Amino acid sequence: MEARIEKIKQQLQSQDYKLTPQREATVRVLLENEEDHLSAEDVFMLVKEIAPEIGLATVYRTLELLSELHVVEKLNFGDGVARYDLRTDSSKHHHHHLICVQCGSMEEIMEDWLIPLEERLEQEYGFHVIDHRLDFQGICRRCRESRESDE
Amino acid sequence: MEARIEKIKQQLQSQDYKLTPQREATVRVLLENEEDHLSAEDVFMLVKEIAPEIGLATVYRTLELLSELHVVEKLNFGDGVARYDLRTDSSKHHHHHLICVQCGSMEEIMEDWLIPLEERLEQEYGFHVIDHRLDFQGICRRCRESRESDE
DNA sequence: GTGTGTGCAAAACGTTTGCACTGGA
DNA sequence: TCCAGTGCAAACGTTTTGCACACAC
Repeated sequence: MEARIEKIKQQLQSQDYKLTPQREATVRVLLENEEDHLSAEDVFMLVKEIAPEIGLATVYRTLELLSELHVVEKLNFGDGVARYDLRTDSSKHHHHHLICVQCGSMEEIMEDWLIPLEERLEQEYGFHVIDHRLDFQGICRRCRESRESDE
Repeated sequence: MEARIEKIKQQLQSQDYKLTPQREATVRVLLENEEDHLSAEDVFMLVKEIAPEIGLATVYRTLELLSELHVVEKLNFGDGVARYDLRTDSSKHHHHHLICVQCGSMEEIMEDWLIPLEERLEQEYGFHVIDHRLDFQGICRRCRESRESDE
């Protein structure tokens, strides 16, 4: 935990940004909730517990900054709020999401299934892939087991 | 064109909705700009040229309605606005997007590369896929040919 | 002191809603 | 006379911005 904060501190400093107490509190919240996809509001409420004097704008500014530095990834699941994920150190953070349209749950698949596709894109389309997003909308196992369909 | 409007009219009527002049104007704009991914505001401005008295709320309501009827698909590319695409009659409209982070252009790939993955999801994860979204961010061919990299 | 970073409040943004009105069955 | 559909304006929730202040170097 401390080591990871230290690392992020260095990432900031390498671009002449400081790890202020507010930024550190924000990062800690992200670290403590790595499993979730927190919205800015979520982060704000959690940060308030650690550092009650922080302002919402600061949280937004911090998340934006961390996003630019590729410390977090800004996600958009089409529900009207941006969500923020810490980028895992390892690999290129290419995972996929299963979004249940019934219960709203979200599951992650950590495998990257798209590498062959990306190679095809480079060759057939001349498109150099930096990142991708693959989300599936559907019905999760739990919901399937307790309903008859309507879509 | 007229045939396609007629078809949409029937889709509406089958659910007891009417193809009002405003709705028709909206549909015409969508048909005439099938290649683009128009935002509600885009649609509004284009509809105004045909039917200047229309209100933005009506456009939103129409797009929402068409979306519910699966006449259009509501897309989200994470740029803060919803975009709307006519669903092509054929197939399940499973295509993918190449979004250039340099020039903002967007190209569509009409092939569906994910069918094998969806089968895996059903079997390994018990997740029933209704729809998916696959977007690649990167540098398009045109931009690549006229720059040195920085990302 | 000069700077970056901050809190607050106000603004901006896309979108939705309330409401009175209209126009066709 | 209904009642779905509409235009307008106001409300909404998220995000951004302006500005004066704080605090580190």
